[in-house]
Amino acid sequence: MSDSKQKKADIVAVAIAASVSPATVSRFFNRPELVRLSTRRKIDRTVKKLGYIRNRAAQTIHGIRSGTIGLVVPTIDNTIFAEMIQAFSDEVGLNGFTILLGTHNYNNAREYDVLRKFLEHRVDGVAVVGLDHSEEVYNLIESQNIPSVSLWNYAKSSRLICVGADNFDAGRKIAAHVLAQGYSKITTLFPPLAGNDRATSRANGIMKVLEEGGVSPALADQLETLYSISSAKKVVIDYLKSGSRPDAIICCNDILALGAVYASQSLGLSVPEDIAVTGVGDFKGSKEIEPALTTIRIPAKTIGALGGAALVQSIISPEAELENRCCVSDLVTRSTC
Amino acid sequence: MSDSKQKKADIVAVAIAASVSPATVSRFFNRPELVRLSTRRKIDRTVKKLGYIRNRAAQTIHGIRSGTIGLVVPTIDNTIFAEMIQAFSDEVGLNGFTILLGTHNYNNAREYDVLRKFLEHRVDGVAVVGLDHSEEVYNLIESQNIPSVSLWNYAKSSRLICVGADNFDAGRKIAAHVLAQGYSKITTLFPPLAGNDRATSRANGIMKVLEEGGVSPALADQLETLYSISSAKKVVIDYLKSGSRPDAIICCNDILALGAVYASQSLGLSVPEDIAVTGVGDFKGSKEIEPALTTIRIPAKTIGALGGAALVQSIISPEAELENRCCVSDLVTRSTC
DNA sequence: AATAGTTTTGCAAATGTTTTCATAAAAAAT
DNA sequence: ATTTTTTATGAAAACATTTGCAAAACTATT
Repeated sequence: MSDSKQKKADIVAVAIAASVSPATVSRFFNRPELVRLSTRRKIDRTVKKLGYIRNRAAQTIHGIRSGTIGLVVPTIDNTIFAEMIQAFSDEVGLNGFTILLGTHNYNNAREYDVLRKFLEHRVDGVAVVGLDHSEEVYNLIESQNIPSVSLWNYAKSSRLICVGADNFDAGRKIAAHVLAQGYSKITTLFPPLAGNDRATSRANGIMKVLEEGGVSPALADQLETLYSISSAKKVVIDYLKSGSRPDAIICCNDILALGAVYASQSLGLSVPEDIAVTGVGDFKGSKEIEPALTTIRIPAKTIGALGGAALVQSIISPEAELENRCCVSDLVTRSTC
Repeated sequence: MSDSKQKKADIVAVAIAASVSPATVSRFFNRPELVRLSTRRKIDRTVKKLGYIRNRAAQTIHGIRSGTIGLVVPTIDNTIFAEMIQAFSDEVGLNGFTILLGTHNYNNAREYDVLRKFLEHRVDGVAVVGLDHSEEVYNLIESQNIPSVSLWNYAKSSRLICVGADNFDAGRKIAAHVLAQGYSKITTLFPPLAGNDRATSRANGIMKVLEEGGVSPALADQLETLYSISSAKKVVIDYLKSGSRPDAIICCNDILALGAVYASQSLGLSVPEDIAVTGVGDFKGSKEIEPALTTIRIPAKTIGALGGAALVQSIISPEAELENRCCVSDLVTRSTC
């Protein structure tokens, strides 16, 4: 089985077997129109026979593009990023690019390391999530001046080209909706905000509107939880068990909102009659849950696809100046509020 | 800003600037203990000053490992795979490997293309999902004889080394549990089985047990749905609306089960009093949903981590013969059945 | 049949590293 | 102060490919 006898075929092995020069084989792959049909056929047969596979590493050192794009996300293991990664990958795949994927788990130092490794692999471009990066990360990207794009969060003046949603605005929209429905005893549920500009923007938007509406929650009614359904559920259960009874819980994203809905249900409270709940994101499943979740739709797929397209664009035609892109996030009114 | 003036530093630029030879700079990176401390410091300074980043492509050409692993999954955009990818990526990252990620969306022909592209990049190993691949895919892997591993499904005698769960057994377990609870009017809910050996094995396990129990569902009670909560929910709603009232719905995985639970709830039926529902997988969130889902735990994280470890192992020490690995899948009894 | 023009091909240099081997420098032993 | 041993460095070949240039092989034109 493991007949690692015949050392792997390289371009000169093919050339010899097909009795042409390596140069011709190279052209066969890169500019086939330059080689005569009969020669082409001959080479084609030989390539198949020898099972030759081109070595992109050897091309890359000639300054040819590597055909890879580095994508660094906080974590894959999260509906929202998964959707975005998929769309991003599909989009760049259309142009023949393959993605190198890395995660930093919300650790800025790790992000630098991952990025650096990507650069060693000579990726043709990099995509990162969010606008909040260490100075070293920015320096690295800028000093190597490699095409780059920031996904997910939008800001008018960002240091990197960005494609994303206006999270501050999303926060405002959902809070405004809650107030418009007449709720006034509000509790908020946020993840830790440090190093997470997306959540921070949203939280700011939410708090701003609550303040303007004169219904800022007391500190005790500002809950914090890790980013997971189970943690959110636990936090909310504890909170409700302690006797607090808000009208509405505004959650920073759908995952937390799901936790809040389940928490209420598990205590026999009904949503939205006893407590209203809102999310942000409109993840897969938020529409189907009973009762269906009222949320703000952040178009993860669109962001991924647009971001991928933008990056490919700037790799292929570096002269084209890209613009920041703000993807609209709309209120989706369903049953939980 | 885009001062693409100074062409990127290479190893000889560093060597000249530090007035040493390229060989020494190379050693500085690969065998630092071979170079004198003072020289090391000198080179270190120069590297920083010039912003030099090593070119792995140029190393790879020397037969040195590329430090990349190709991972091909059907889709990222799916809790279960996302979890596995994350664990896999973390595990191989520990050993300095970066992953190239590709998806084929359950299209076998695409899988070949993705794999082939990975091989052009000279990945050090490849991981695929499931045991059901085109002959071309198997040939490609075998002819290049590159370290490989199949994730997710386990079978005693598989053509590739596999790390996964015994899905047939998982199917049997959940069906047995349902019967043991006394349910007998059973409906099944499966995704399309073609080209999906994981789901097929599970379905077979389930059907086997039902048959043995003498409660095989009629054809009209074998539902099929696309792999999504929304599709599953719709299918089940239509089914229930048509007047069917099974005791229990056995679903091929948790996503479908969630759809079934929501469908029942949306029609005012309560789970499990009116209808029991079971899943397979124990995805994130299955524990938190109200009522919590009874399911079979398929340890995605474990599979990802173990699979990654196995692949790394076989890259680093090719002589070590790996064994197939079956990850246990346990019944998790919760509230829906 | 000879010439001019065009298309195909091959040679050889180049790409950015690593690595073997030899030599120079430093340290240790006399 | 020599000689021996050890350690640190450099020169050059190697890796798998691309590419500019020139030569060879065809075609078309006369």
